[in-house]
Amino acid sequence: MKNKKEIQLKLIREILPGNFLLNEQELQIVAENSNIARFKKKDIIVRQGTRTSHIMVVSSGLVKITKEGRNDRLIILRLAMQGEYIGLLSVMGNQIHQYSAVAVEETDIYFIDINVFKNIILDNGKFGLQLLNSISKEGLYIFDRLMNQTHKQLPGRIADVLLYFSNEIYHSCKFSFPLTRRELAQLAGTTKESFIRTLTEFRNDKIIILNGSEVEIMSLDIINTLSEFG
Amino acid sequence: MKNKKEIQLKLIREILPGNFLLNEQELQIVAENSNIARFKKKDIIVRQGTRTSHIMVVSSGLVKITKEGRNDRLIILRLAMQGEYIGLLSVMGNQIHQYSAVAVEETDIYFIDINVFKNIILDNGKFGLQLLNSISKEGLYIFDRLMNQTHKQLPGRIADVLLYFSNEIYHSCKFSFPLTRRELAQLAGTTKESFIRTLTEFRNDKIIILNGSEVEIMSLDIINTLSEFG
DNA sequence: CGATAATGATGATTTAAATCATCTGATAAC
DNA sequence: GTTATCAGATGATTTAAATCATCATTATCG
Repeated sequence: MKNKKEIQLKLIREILPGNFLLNEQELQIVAENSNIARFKKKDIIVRQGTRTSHIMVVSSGLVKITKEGRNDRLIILRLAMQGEYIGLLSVMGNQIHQYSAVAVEETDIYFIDINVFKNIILDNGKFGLQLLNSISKEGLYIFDRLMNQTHKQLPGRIADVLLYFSNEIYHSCKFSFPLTRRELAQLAGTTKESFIRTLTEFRNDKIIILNGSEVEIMSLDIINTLSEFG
Repeated sequence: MKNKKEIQLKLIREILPGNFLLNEQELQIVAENSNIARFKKKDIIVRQGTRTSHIMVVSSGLVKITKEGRNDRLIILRLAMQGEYIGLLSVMGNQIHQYSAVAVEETDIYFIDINVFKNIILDNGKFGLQLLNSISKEGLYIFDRLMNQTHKQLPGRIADVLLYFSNEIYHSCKFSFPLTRRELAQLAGTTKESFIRTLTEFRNDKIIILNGSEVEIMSLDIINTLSEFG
């Protein structure tokens, strides 16, 4: 078991956001009160509406953060990658998960007891400030995405999805969608059909090269313009 | 000047969220590093895109929190009343105001230097935790509102606006809109014309009594249902 | 005080995108 | 291995809501 703890400690040093603000003792406490779980593709990590008891950090893999609205509409808020918190807003807010998290590929999740976390914040103000910053940024980010979804029209929203993958996930103009068309549509806040149609138009207009899941953005200028004036 | 400070100290004791977690010395520090400003109706309190340097709390009056999208679209995110923070997400996030605040009626705003606030958090973990909670709730709240705007259709969104005023602002089924139709539409994420039309339908269907700015919700059941299944 | 602008209200028209329907090919289940 | 289910792709149809247009009525300002 000592070995397991060592591994966790190492992981915390590598992936926990703000870990540089924690001293050796605090890192130990976190390691002792946390555990890792592996999720297979499509496994539900947390479900909207359940009580929060742990802070979660993506250790490896890819996770989609989803929210169910009424009449079984579902939207994907964002994807979370290595080193990102999941559900921080909910944990610190009203203790009920406001969204679900589902593994897109095989994923390791780090669970840290929320009270351990809170105790550290009580003593370590710098860490608290850092967390305030993280939470605020997460809030502003989701906020921005939803704003865009409400007030941009389709081509702009699809452009946003393309930019999201190329800028924030893969850092390349050429990549492979990790999601199905249906999921991509949920990320863009539209329907599968409309998403496919618009993507096909982009291809016909030579803005992108599209082959199944493989995409390459050919004219970043046009995509940016669409996103800007969507 | 001593008198002025006394007044501010009194105000802080009365309206600063989480003030019960601050000791006498901390309250003094806040009072010394803050000031009050009065804004007339329609005055801009902060403008989106400017740098943040102060935490703001509504001391009295009513404030609309707005966000400008592209092609001069504007949406009203929420109203802020006495004792509510303004722009907390922005201050703790990226230091640039992500939305504007405008006085709806004559309003007093309490400005507290952000560094004073941060210093208090460094020493007073409980206050930091409380702030984490406030920020998270603000994030979740805006989040929920935008989600509804994206995925409810018009009658549901108008019902939401009615419920917003009756439940959260006036705590009564009978009230007077403090905003123009145009602003109400911006709060519902629609156009002035569509808002008026839907409201007229509600009146024709005897769901509400409407007379200029005066409204009374006659069938809370129907309004709730519309909001639920919008 | 009169002129100009902003608000509230409706009707007519347009449009973006959802929905419905169908079909192919791929993947999973029995 | 055959059937059933899901993903991708397009075309046709519908619809909700924006836009455009008009006209009182009420504020606002020089």
